[in-house]
Amino acid sequence: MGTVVRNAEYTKEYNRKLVLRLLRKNPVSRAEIARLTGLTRASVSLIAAELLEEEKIKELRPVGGQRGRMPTPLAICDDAGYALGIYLNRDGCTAGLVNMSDSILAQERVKLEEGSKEQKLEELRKTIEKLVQVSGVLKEKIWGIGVSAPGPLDGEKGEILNPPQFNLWHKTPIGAWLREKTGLPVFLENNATCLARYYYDSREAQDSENFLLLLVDSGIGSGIISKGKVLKGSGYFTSELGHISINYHGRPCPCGNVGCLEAYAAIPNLLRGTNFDSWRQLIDASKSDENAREIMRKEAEYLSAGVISLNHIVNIDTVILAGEVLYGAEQLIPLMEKQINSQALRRESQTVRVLPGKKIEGARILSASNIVFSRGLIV
Amino acid sequence: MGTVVRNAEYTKEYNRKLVLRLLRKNPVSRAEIARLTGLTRASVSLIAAELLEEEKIKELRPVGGQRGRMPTPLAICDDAGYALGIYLNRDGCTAGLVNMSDSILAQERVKLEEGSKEQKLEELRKTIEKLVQVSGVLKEKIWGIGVSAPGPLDGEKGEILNPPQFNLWHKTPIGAWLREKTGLPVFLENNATCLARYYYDSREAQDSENFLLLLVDSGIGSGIISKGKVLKGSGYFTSELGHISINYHGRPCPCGNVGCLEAYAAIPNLLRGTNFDSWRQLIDASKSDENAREIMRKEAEYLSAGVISLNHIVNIDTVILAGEVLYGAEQLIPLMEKQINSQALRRESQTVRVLPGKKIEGARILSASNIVFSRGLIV
DNA sequence: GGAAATTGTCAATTGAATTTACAAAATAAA
DNA sequence: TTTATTTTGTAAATTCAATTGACAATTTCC
Repeated sequence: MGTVVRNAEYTKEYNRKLVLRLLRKNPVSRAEIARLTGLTRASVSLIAAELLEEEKIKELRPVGGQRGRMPTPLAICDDAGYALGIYLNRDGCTAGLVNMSDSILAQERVKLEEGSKEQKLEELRKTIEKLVQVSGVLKEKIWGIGVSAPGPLDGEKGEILNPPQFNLWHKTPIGAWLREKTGLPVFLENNATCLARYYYDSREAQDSENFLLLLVDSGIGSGIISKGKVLKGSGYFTSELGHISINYHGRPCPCGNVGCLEAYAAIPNLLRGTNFDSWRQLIDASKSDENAREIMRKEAEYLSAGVISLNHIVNIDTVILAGEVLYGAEQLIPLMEKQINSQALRRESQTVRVLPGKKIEGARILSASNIVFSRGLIV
Repeated sequence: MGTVVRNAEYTKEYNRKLVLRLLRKNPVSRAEIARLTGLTRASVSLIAAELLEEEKIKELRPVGGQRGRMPTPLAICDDAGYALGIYLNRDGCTAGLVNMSDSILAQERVKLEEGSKEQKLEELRKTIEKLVQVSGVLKEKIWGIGVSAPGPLDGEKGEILNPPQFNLWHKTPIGAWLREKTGLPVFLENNATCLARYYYDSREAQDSENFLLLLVDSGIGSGIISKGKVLKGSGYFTSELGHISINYHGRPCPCGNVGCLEAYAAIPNLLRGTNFDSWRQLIDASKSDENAREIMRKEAEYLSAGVISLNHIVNIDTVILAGEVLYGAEQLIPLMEKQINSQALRRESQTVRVLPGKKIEGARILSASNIVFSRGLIV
């Protein structure tokens, strides 16, 4: 049973977070908040007064425009809260401390080249300590630690499972460990999901409410936002599009399955046995080399097959590409759009768009730390 | 924006529905409701008093057992509400009127063999009228109409899209139509999802909170319950497992995609070009015929491939089989369990179970009408 | 028979949003 | 320039639902 009743306490917390969530994006006046949320102006005034008192928000200079008294925009205080972001991938680890306005106050590249798992975890702890010290932020104001790591992982348990070529972190209960060492809440999600959420929260996703973020590098990652929420089954990993099978009699994958999308479409696997060493090289060659174009067409075919299958389980209207394949995406994207829209079950009036993900400065740390604020403001 | 504030009105409605939802399964005392929901005993008393006054619930004879004053079980009144259930599939249509305790008060087979779409819709309307008249139920007490139909369909818009071999109902806005003709709210979902929800609500799903209902007949249907909720992307159809591809270079499917699970594993497609006309015949033959066994093994392989891919997008712990394949399922199930658990990404400690769905008397009407109560009790 | 536990109710209280009214501030219109 | 209109934000009184804390009634355990 949900054991979730609704009472005055819940109501207040919910509405407070509703207001904070709204203000985190950009300044909004009391009256506008009332209109957007459905609360009365009086209620918003009360909530705002409390948040002002707590110095979580501040008033900006009133600005006019339309008739009537000038509205006073309310804005989140930069120091209303802080979050640590840790980004792990096969190349290494970056960590940073971020304020509520998405400014990175301090960041560090964590050296993890050698040593045991325990030593690496210890290295991580030291880095976090250093970040807090350097930035001078009060530990009480840090809402938590967001960890972005390759999947599969168990977000609820805070445990990295067994991502391919990531052996050292296999079966690492990084959530429990960090929580114990720092006393802070830890949120673990896979790289692609973090990025998807960040794109959504920053309204970079072209207003799509149902999109797939497809991260194509040395592996294939995916994150799904459906109706503004991260799609999550329960329990362990989810949305591992890289490990759905596009051929039940196909190539074996280290994950144990057969014909995984990743076994075909991850860049190293795509290029194995060809004359090309990198995606960039392939794209550059494709201007004059029919063989290169053929390989690129294959990539579009693989990725489209995965997207179509996904689309038949959870409808999406937009695919956002990220990772190495962004280079030369203006060639790849039309191929994918064409195949997806000709083969996917869909309403005639609705097509699936494929878009290149915008480059974002500091995306790794920001997308990792963003989980903390994003989840912290959900009741 | 959510435009969903929380206030006293919301709070009350939520808690009332919480109590009703609980009581719909079986009688529970006030004190027990308090423990299960987290409300105080006093609050539950107040809510119960109102529901008693409205004759939505009733008190049963107190029964003892443990120490202390005997608790008075509260039970839903059979006539607290009614729902119409309409079940559509390729063989025809059944409709029924059901009370809140899942008793079918009246039912009708709807003749739809001939005539235009308009004539069939009209036939449907007449049937509904008849059901209401025959049962003598007050129309004000009918909460709505639940329609269970083959997918793909758009539940939000209440529109059947283009299920294969179901041409007459293609692009039918059955929701809007029924709503207009009857004035009742209409809930449309696909057959497998309805059944999944019904299994879940009746606690037939072996207490699984994340399961896939896999309906294998002349088509392949699927419904996913995740954390007790129906998995829904937004917009149009969802969880059409029958149309995910298990082979990107495979058989073309009428849906437009290539290598769809349904193209391989729907019974008629599986048996095409073999000596067998029906699943039953195949199973009967398999006792002595190696060729029949081989075909069955293929079926297990196809279905498992689909389940594995699904599992990599939304984790499930249980698969419940339904449809024709239930015959002889004691042979099919171990094959599937073995393949799924050896190939799917999963935590070592967790295995996916495959179970035969229990036969339920009147399942078609009950699963269709159940949507009405189930959705009507969510805030 | 008395102690302990349990259920259900009651009256008073709390706490949140709402209602209603109004002052202040800006633009538009006369 | 003056007046009307619109809009914002606040304040006091009100409403409404759940909670608190006390208590009677009832049952089993010792």
